Amino acid sequence: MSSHKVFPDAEASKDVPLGRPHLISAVKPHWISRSLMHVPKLFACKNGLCNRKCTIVIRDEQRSWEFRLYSCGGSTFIGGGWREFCAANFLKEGDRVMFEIFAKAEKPILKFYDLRANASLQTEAKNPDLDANRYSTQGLGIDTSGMPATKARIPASTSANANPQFISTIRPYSINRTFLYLPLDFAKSNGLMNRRCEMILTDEKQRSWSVQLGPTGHHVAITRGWTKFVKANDVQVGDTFKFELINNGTIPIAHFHCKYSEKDGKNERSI
DNA sequence: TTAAAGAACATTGTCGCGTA
DNA sequence: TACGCGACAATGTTCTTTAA
Repeated sequence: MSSHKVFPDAEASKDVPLGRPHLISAVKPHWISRSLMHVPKLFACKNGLCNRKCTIVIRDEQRSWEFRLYSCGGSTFIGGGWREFCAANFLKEGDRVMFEIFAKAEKPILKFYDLRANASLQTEAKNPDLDANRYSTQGLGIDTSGMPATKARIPASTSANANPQFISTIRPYSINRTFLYLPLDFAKSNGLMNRRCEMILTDEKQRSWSVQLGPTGHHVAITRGWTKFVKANDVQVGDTFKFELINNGTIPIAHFHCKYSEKDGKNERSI
């Protein structure tokens, strides 16, 4: 294929470079209503986006967003944060936009062009609150897809940990409600109370899992990603576990001992 | 055949109440 | 006051159906 092939629904556009494959389309109603974007099959296949399930980045001149790319029934979709993207760019039905293939690597990158007449003005007026969620594609290099990573790359910083571990039992709600509360004493002593961040959990098979740490109601809990961890490690109600904070840096890293027993910890102090 | 849309289900986030 | 837990809404994912 030509390196600058234009895909269905496409038309020439001024003010944007067309050196790479790109897709021009009008915003469809279901892009808004269903919080996902349908990627035309031809475009997806020609650019290695079909039959993939991975993270994809869309960026413009100033910001970038991370989405989930997935395929279903021969179709390819971009979801996971799509609603936020539409809101941040004030996209509505009928607006014309263009996506240019910027990279096809493990994490594909698309460059977003707003083809509306007043695009430049709207770029200047982007919502500052949403802008706060901007992240750099030159980030920490940790797989945030929620799937097990072979090895987490660990930030260097470590803070003093007053109580870097605790032992507890899996409660029914931890399975049913898909989150794991952290004891407040533990959270406080490790400075986790008001943090909302990614955390890396390692299991006994030395696999790493990206999970979300954040406040839930009156507590601090592991939310997103906990379900996958539970399934992969066959965590069940009544299981005793030890949660050990290994690194309390920018991205905290903790080791989760499943099926923990007193024999395992006879030389360790439970909190 | 493919894109678009509908629908169902899963997951996640938040709030609030009861209890120790 | 911390913790356990239920309720519910919002959002995300996948499957199915329909229309062009």
